[in-house]
Amino acid sequence: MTHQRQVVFEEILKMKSHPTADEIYERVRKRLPKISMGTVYRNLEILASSGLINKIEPGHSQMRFEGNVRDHYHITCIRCGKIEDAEIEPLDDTLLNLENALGRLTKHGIFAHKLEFIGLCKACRAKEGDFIEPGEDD
Amino acid sequence: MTHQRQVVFEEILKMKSHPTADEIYERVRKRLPKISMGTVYRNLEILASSGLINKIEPGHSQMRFEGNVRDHYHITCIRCGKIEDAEIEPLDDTLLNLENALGRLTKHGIFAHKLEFIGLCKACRAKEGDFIEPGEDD
DNA sequence: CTAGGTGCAAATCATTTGCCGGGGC
DNA sequence: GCCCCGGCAAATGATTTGCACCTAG
Repeated sequence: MTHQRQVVFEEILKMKSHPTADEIYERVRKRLPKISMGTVYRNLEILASSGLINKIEPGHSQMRFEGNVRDHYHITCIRCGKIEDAEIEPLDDTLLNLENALGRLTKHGIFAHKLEFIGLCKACRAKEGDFIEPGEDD
Repeated sequence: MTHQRQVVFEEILKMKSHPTADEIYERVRKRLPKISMGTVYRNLEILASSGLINKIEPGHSQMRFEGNVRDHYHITCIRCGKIEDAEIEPLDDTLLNLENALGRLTKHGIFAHKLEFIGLCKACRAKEGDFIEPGEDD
């Protein structure tokens, strides 16, 4: 754990949100003005693969990271791309049961799932009168 | 619906799998040797937004497309990236109940979810004796 | 004629990598 | 000295876009 890596790690923990690599870069740069994007990416990769942080790959757009490595789901805002945590418990049991019932778990080597909720964050909801949610047409 | 668009559409329907843009491009090029990647992308975008095909954005790597627009889930192979359909029904009810029970559905504008199973496809399982699944350590 | 669609090539954007120099052991 | 790491800049790879042309209505 080098100094740079430590700072990257600390900043992610401090942010509590789900920042993109360049948001992290900006933060870190305030403490280490000479750090480069390459270093940030390298360290994010290392931190993620050692399990200290979590790398989130939302459909499309860039990766995001978080300090919360507990197993949980996310809510992604279609509008601004912000990610929030969804406070529901992991569905492993529900899904395992479903998969087992279908006899598929043994056929496929399934050992994980990713569940992502799609919606609008509070800020974007507030701004929106004009937004038509898909499938909301009454 | 131009000729090129029609061909792109037809090839996707024929493929039944979950091809990437360049797999589609290769196929289409056999019928329209002069077509360009740009055109393929443009038409994939148009077909997807008109609902004729489905654009899949698996975490990381490139986008994939499918002709099956019915609501369903996918199983992504970590090894080769191939996508298969998961034959379980959409969990809307389960998830709506969970979200409602938590009183969150009203706070967040959630109107969709994406569930992706992570595993190994049959081909990759066959090749693997050496692969250690995360969390499989008995 | 007009608009949209195409082919081509160049641009974009996030991410990765090569290279070299430096610090710790 | 050896190695890992960081800074920098250039490379990569998927996707997008600008532009000029063309073709159908």
